[in-house]
Amino acid sequence: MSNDRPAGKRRVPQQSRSIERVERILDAAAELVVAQGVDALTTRAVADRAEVPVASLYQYFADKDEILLALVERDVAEMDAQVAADLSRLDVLSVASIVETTMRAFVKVYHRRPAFVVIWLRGRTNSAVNEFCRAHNKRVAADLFRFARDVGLVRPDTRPVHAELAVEVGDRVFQLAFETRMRGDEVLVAEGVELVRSYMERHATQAGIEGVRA
Amino acid sequence: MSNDRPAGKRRVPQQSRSIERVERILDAAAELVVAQGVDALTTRAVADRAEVPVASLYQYFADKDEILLALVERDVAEMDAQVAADLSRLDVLSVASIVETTMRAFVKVYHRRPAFVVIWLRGRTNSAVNEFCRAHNKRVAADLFRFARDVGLVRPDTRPVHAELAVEVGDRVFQLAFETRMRGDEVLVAEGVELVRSYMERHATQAGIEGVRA
Amino acid sequence: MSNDRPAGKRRVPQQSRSIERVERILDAAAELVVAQGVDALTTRAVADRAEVPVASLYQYFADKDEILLALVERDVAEMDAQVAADLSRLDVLSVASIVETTMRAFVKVYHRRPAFVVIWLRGRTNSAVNEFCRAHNKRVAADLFRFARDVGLVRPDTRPVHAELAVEVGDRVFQLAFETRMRGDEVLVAEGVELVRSYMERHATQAGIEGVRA
Amino acid sequence: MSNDRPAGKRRVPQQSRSIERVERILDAAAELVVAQGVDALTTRAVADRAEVPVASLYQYFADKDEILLALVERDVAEMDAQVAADLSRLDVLSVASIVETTMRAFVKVYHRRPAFVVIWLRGRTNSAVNEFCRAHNKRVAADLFRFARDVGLVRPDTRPVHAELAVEVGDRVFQLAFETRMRGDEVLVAEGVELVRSYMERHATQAGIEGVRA
DNA sequence: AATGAATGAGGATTCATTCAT
DNA sequence: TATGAATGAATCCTCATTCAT
Repeated sequence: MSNDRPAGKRRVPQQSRSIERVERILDAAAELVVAQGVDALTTRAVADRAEVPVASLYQYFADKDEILLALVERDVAEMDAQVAADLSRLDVLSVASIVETTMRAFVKVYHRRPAFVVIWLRGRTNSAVNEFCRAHNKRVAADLFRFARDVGLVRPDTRPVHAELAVEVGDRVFQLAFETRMRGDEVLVAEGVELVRSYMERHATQAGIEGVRA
Repeated sequence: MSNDRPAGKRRVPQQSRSIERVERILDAAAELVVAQGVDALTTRAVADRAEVPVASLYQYFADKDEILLALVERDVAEMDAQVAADLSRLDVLSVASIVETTMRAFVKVYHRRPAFVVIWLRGRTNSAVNEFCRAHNKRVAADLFRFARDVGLVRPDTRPVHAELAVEVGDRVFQLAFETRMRGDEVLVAEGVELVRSYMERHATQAGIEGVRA
Repeated sequence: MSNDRPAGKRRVPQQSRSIERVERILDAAAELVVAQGVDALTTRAVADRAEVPVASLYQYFADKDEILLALVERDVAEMDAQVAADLSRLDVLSVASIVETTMRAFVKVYHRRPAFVVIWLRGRTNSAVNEFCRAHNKRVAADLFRFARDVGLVRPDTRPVHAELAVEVGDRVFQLAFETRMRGDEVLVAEGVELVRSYMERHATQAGIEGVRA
Repeated sequence: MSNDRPAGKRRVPQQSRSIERVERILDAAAELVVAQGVDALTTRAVADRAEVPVASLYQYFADKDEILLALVERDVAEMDAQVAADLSRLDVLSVASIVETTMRAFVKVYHRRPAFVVIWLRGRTNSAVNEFCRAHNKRVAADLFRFARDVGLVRPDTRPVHAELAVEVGDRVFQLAFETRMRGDEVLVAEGVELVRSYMERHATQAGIEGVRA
């Protein structure tokens, strides 16, 4: 999967980061976000929880938003890995199996990373986070689209925008399913998978419907 | 369409409100929200723009959240009216025509009420607003569901939850389409209408597909 | 008992007061003070509880402090009446019987008038109230002193200031006894009676110690 | 004299305090309190007078009440020192000498620390201050009681509560004596010493009355 | 006499960020 | 590199009181 990152105002060089401390800060932030919501993520709260002086946060992050962003980046990387792994294990490739596998992979990570649920599915306040996740969605859509087209699952007139809509709608379904329940509403997720599948199958080839051996 | 409103902690009697001033405050709030986002809606900013002392805001609204809520209530009422009006003008009733008419009615109001776009589609911060709009979505779904079932457009085993998912997904599509563009992304809207239609048609009767005279 | 009142900034003529409403306001204020302390006595709280417009308070009282003062005046009048009644029923007059009877009369009223306990014994914030009660203490001391001297219970060299100290100390004992318990600490009260009695008996004549028929 | 302090919600570490600034803030608060009363102690007023930004107050104190409390702690420590010093200089130990020495030591500190007079003797509004001073009174009573009993000045059946009442009554006498005059009413103080002495002598042994060599 | 409406003045507290060391 | 200390700028909200009607 591709790995460009959106240009940021970053001031702090990557390599200068003391890995342990950064991890501790991110973990603290994640816990806070899960426990009290994105708004509770004040610099002091993070610093206190990570047992780090507030001023030290600025050694590793340009500003508060960057902490959130770093958190999301970490989780998004895991999401990509999960999707790649699960897709690689598929025996039969079809629009349905790809849609379902991908969406289920997302759900796995949402379960493992509750902070991601809170930041991304609930509080879309932070614009850096928004841009990053939006870009990620686009990348996922592009990757899946290329993959499906190369294998011949979708018709030649299918456009990237169709995949993008599918991914975004899937995303919104998750947003909905996780809005109140931290574990997600399984009925909604299942129905959402159906919805996205039936939308994408409108663009499928015969092979895309019936499936091909991987 | 039904019209109950959720009970609030309101301390300020409705009838005590001096209409002109309240309108001026709401307009000021709407302008601010459009110009600078939901977070810019500070009591001082609103008061300054409305040329009213800050303390006077509290004559009309119990707290800041109520201003946002009042704004949304105003727009939601307009949305209900638009949907009702447009549906009543339909010659042919079908799942497709109802879905499209309703979604297009929403878009009309989003165009007329940019503040609503910002508050509802973008910044879902305020919990009072969230509950109100969530309840409204439920109401819309229930109304449409009852309507479609009474006319015989959907099969008997269709459940309210299916209508709710359709409405919510439609809502998320709008969120997507209006995320960056104030006028909405027409391609996305059109595709979204298709998506919701095809989802609902899975529950449609023959009549629901072919349409019946109103 | 004498009945002068300290000069106030009063603007509202006594006779203009609509008795019922004033009583309702005072009752509301008393309830509030007992329930939530002197600080909770905001004009709005009183008005709401009395079901009277806030502005109307100013028909009857020059300002907020006057409400508190009026409350205290009402209770002090009752206190004077109680003391007078109880003293008049004494068969044997002595320093001890007068001290005990007077202090017990105070306690009776404190029990009947919890608002008085809160305002006077606890929150001595309000200066008008302070002056009034201080003046009242002086008056009580003067009355008792004159009474005891006329009956020959105290020696000729006893000075008014001695009675005043006795009354004030008694007052402080009550303050202490009622500080945490709304009903007062009976042990403290009893010990306080002893304390004041033994102090005053240092100024007593033989008759004052042994007692005389009333 | 014992010296534990009641646990607080303190968020601000003691050692982090820049001594000079804290002192300047406390001095400013003391001046304000003396000049305008406890109610004038607003954060802004203190900050202005100390020539410190309002936000900086919160570097040293968790909230406004803590400023008052810190002020009182400072003065109470001085009071303990004064009492200890003066008692240690006594040649003859008796109930009378202990009572008088202790009360006179209090008066000395009240003279040196007018802010303490205002905060503690006048405006007993702040509950943290109240609890602290109440606890201090108890501690003083306990210390004196133990001391007097160890030396054999009071009878074996004397209870701690008797010492507590004595201290509290003494406290109230001071309250009275300093209510209007910043320097205290000397006649009242003298009479109050007599009053407390005669109360405590009711519990004294022969030695307690006559005195013993220190 | 009564009151709905209006408001000036002020209240405590929080926060992200900077900077001297 | 690390950080204790400092702070400007805001934030929401309350309240006693007035005044036109």
